[in-house]
Amino acid sequence: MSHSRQKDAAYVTIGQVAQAAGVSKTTISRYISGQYEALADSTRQRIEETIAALNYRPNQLARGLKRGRSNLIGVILADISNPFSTAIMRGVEDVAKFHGYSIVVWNTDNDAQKERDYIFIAQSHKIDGLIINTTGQNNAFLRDLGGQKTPIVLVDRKVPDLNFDTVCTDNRSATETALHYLLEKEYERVALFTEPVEGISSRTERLETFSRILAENGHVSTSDVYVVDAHNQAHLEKSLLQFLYDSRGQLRAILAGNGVLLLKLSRTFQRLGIRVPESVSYLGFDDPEWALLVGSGITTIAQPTYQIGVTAMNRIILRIGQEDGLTPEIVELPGELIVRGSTPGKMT
Amino acid sequence: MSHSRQKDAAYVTIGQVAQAAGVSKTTISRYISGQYEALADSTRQRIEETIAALNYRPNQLARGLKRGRSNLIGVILADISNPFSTAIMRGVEDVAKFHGYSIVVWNTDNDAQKERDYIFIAQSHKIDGLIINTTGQNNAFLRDLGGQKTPIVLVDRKVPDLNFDTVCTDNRSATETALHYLLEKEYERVALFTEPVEGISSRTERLETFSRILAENGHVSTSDVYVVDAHNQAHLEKSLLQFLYDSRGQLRAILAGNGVLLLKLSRTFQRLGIRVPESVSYLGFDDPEWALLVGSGITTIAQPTYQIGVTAMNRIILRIGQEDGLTPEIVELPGELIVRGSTPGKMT
DNA sequence: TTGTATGCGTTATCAA
DNA sequence: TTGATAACGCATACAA
Repeated sequence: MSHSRQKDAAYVTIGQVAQAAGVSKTTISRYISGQYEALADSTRQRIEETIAALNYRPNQLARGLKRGRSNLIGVILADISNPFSTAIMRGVEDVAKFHGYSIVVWNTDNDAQKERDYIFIAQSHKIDGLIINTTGQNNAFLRDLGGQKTPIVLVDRKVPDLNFDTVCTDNRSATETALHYLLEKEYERVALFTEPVEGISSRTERLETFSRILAENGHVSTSDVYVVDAHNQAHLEKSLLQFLYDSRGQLRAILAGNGVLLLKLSRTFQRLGIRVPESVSYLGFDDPEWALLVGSGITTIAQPTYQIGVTAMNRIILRIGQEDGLTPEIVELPGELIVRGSTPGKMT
Repeated sequence: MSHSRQKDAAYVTIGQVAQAAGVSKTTISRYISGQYEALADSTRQRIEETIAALNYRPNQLARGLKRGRSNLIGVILADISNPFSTAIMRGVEDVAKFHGYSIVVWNTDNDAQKERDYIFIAQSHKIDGLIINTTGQNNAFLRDLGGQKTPIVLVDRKVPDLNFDTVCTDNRSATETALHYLLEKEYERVALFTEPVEGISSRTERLETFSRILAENGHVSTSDVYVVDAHNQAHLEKSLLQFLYDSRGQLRAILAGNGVLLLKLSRTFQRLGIRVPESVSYLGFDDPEWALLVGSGITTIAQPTYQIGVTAMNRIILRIGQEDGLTPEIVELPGELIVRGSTPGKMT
């Protein structure tokens, strides 16, 4: 009696609909599940009207409990602020929506403990699938998960020795393309600026390919790899100056390992008054919206982010229902080199 | 028999834990709910060990069904790609996590129909609270929702005549600050570039304040408001050229209504070879990470996005549990003018 | 074509 | 301090 009629209206259940429509709960349930072939046209119509009139919405909690699935897909991101992650999310969401799933997101801030916590929470919500952009520091933990039945798909980062579906950029090819482009442009010295690579396959692959291609082409300066903390401005500056000094007099370029570093490098050039491309050329992974605004545009290696999300979610859909089997697959989608003014090569 | 022991292990229930620990389900339930004062130390310890051994995770679906709450908070965004939205999400998530809630996100792409669909879906999942960055085209629909008990908080955009908790930037003050700054810098002519304002309070308020302040200061050119479609490059260019022609010979500035327009304007200046700030000055709402990279930096009006998220979620927490009452409140958080090189004023 | 009865995993009520 | 039992809202097996 303490609640208004208005508020009680928010709690319409299948029983009330049944009563109002003059049929049993089972019949309503059949309607909800779309089993129209088992319903008389007249009943169906009556139910339709009753549901609309009462504004009834089936309780997903009850439904999920009974059917053993929640219609929820979990997405665990290392960094939700990164446009790279949001683009993936969009892809995931579009497919999820199409199949009637909603998305629960968790942000780990690249913290392995948080990642573990969130995986537990995801499980307790009985999510029907999980997409993880892993920190790369819970491999043993993830291995255990593999045995369970909830479909898991890794995005952007592979986990070695683990049989998980994985969707990522073809980092080796992309790096190769970028370096060959630079070599053709007759750069004499190329540096790689990357964040720490441990456990993060995308970074590792870029680093390895970088070293390999340079070695294959007679560039012996493997020392031109700078592992930096993107949030340590001083260290970044020091590394940059080091490279500029080491390569003085040579035609040189810097490859930024991701979008964050590309931003930080741009900022550092600006602060130190280093002229691009006259003094140094640069390019980088990711293709942030502002890349074409800086100077005469920054050359980038765009990643198929949206497509990664779409592919990952499609894989989840495929696994759902599929009782057993389906061998884990690693899908590598091609990146794209977008040439702009920051890497003109030898100027005549 | 068709499943491995491993897989069955994923489905530990409270009953199995009870059996293994030699107590009743009720006792386990008490442990889960943290009612330690009703448990003997010895039992408590035994339960603790059993849960760890079996790797038990309470089923949130069952829990939610029984308790009438899901531990889920819904967030409906008009555009998840916009960094503005992600920043809000971060704020929401931090607070949500602290209180044991997880976040379900939906992206409406500024589509009113999608917004309605998602609100229904959110309700069916029995979310414990809903945060909406509304498209502004479902006001009647939202009004109905107000009567129900699920706490709803609007972010960024107010809905007139509706009593909802709302958290947004203080757009009037922010716009005022920006314009006073421009007037002090002796700009003779100022234009506003905005996306369509219908139903979107933030844009409306910026527009109104723009007109008011200019009028108060003897600028009669109310015609200097350009309503543009951010995705129509041709129209944007035309509007820009129109303004530049109209204001030829005057010291002039353009105020971009949001981050998207700021980007498009920057791009257009670049394409048309228009020199900033020599030929025209500009500044804009939002403070995207690249604002300081373009030219000698773009003057911006930063919005307290993270804080908006935090405040909105705190409000939800406050309302949850609170049986009735709590008058809806509109919280306007201050923006901040960040002066950079794009608006130097009269150069001597 | 429709209905009855049972149970999903948990919590709340009551009793011991 | 602990337990038996009913109930949350729905879907399913079986019966009619």
